[in-house]
Amino acid sequence: MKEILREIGMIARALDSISNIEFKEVELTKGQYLYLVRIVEHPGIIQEKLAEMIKVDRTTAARAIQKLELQGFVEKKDDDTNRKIKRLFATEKGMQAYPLLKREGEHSDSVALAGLSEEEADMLFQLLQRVRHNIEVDWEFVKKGNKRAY
Amino acid sequence: MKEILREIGMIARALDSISNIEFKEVELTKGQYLYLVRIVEHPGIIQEKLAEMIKVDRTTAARAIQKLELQGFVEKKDDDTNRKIKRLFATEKGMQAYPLLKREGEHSDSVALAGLSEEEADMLFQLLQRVRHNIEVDWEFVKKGNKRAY
DNA sequence: ATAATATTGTTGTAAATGCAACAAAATGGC
DNA sequence: GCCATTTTGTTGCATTTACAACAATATTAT
Repeated sequence: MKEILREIGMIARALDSISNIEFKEVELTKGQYLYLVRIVEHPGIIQEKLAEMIKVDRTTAARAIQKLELQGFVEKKDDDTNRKIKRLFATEKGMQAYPLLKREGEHSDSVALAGLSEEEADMLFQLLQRVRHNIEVDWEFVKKGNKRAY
Repeated sequence: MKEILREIGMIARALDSISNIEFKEVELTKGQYLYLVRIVEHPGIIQEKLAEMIKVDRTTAARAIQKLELQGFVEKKDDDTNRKIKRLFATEKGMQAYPLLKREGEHSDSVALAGLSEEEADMLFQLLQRVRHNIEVDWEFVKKGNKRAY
């Protein structure tokens, strides 16, 4: 019954592909939108947590954020007490790009959920959250170099 | 309510990441497993259709398959009547790798669906299929260079 | 049958991705 | 307080990804 996971993969790649094409309009290259929206929505988040949240390699996140900073979409601020971490914030430019990202996301959402009733969409969300919780345990396990048995 | 799409993105990236790490064991590098399983399951498929099926750029699929061929996992065969297309088939080596890919997929599946009843898993699958159908229309539209209005 | 368009496949190039390895600060155990 | 471990961040390198542009065959329209 692993069709479920294949469906998820197909949907995710299609959506990501669409977003990447559409966000060129605001000078965002492949993947950058993922980070920017979350930084806007979680001001002060650090990149390590952001990578975990997005489920992407730490070093990939590092470079994506580096580029966002270079382009002036976000800025890194030193923490008052912890000298190691750098807190991330959207700049004015980042904030200005946000509404488009939000609108696009909502549009894709409405396209994706077309024909589903409110209850169905709700049920889908609940189920997906549970799946995500289940799978993120394994993701962290495997990412840390451990081996799953099967 | 676009949390649904974010959940899907998180799950897909986590799963893909896990698979990529686990399939190094059989010399498959990033993404290759996607193509190989589908070629095994759809003998004679052509790469254009495969790219559509997976929802990946045609040229990305071309190179992934090229590499699979070079490594001896699949072979391209000329079609009898159509001189342009090349039909894809798994080789003996490809077939030998398949059981592991299948087992891994099933394991991830059972992990992902842990705690869901049969009915819930079923419902999830049905809903995801509908979402996928909805979104693939837009994917093809945007991929072909058209612009969505929103 | 011919011309116009669509399909399928390839290659050049630029960029993102992720692993390995490293460094430095923070945290936890004793 | 001190040492071991964990967390956080970075860079070098190899690979994948995708866009652009092209070529060749197939399909459709006239």
